[in-house]
Amino acid sequence: MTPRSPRADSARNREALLIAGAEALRRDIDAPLEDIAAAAGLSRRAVYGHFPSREALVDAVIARGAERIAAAVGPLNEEPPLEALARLGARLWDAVVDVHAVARMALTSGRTSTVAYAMNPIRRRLRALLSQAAEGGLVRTDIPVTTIAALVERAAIDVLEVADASEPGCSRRLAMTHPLCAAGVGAVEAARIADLVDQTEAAA
Amino acid sequence: MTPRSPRADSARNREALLIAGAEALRRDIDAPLEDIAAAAGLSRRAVYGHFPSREALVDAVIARGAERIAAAVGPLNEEPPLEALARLGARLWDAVVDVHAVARMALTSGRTSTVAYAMNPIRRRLRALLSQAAEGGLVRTDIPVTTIAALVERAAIDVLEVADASEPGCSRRLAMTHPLCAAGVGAVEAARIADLVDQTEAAA
DNA sequence: GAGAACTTGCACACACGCGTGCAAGTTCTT
DNA sequence: AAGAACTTGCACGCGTGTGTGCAAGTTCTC
Repeated sequence: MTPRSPRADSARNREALLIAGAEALRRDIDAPLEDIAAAAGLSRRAVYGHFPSREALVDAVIARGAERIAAAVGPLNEEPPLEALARLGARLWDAVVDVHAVARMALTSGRTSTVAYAMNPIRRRLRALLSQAAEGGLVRTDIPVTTIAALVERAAIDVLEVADASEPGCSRRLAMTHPLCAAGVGAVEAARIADLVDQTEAAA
Repeated sequence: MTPRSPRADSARNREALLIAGAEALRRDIDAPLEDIAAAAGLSRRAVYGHFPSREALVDAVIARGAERIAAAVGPLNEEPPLEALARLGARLWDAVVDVHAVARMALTSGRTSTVAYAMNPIRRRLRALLSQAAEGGLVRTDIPVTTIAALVERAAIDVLEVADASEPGCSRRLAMTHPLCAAGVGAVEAARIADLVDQTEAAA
């Protein structure tokens, strides 16, 4: 009565589709299904054996990315806001490959439910960290916290986009320092904080 | 023998197409020709009386934007690099409406000849200002100047994107301060520089 | 007002991308 | 080995957007 579980290679193919999809959609959100399928080593027709529509595939890709983001952020221990902010950047960076598309979509296109839902906790936390930092005068106070938050979000994305171009060595560090700078923290202070976070990161 | 000059209303319509095109393409680079024509108060068919193809229209829109950018930057008097940088941001901001689409295209899509050509002088100047500033230790020196330049470019765009959301009052100021922050200048220092530029701007 | 310039609306051909049906394969599973 | 699961390739129909031709307007210019 119970239907037999799906074949092993089918699961592999589905996986390949999600990976190829993330990669292709990262470059072009309108990438044709044909290309995604080809990148996954499948025919366009076969995709419909795994997803009912192109949109369903895209949603699945996004959902997976969102999932990883949430996991990456995870528990953020109690610490001063700027350190927390830097750590958030570092964590996000570590999940970067899977996250890239999602993060961009979340900001640029007004993507529907999935992304917004998954990103909201991070947004909230970012907002909280920033207003806490603003109270302490640790970040710029000449503009509303809301604006700072928007700029910091984009700064995080910018690091991702720029990363490929420059050598990848300093990218993870940039993921910590640049959002801080975008919030108005001076470069040397940002570097100091990054060092601090790096140390505690190494300890764990 | 000499063909009579084009009709006056035709020129007006062409103009309307360029304006509507800039507006429509700013929102969606793939906006259908039909929409652009309608926004300009014309039929889709009429467009082909002014431009041989959709792409030609897009190119014309971009070319005009690039032109305005170049004009906006214009002569940048001799002054310390950070002041110059802030002024550059302010000038760009003043040309924002026409420039928005072009600036984004220049960075995101690897748009063909036109944009790259028009943007290059600005890029070059930005590069020069930043390396000059880096030598003086005025900006962060822990990453290559090339990377800083890329991040500052994006920071400038980010201000444009975020501007609509927040109140427009502080946007122009953000156009000066945020790129500075992205370069590693602390918020208070950035504000000081912006004030300085504002004063000399008012004097002129 | 006459004629040219411009616009319109319709027609069509073309290209691209999605979603589906079906027959003929290939590959896993038991 | 047998059968189910999965994939393939081809066939469509559908929708959308571009570029073109042409006849019938409308609007400017002289």
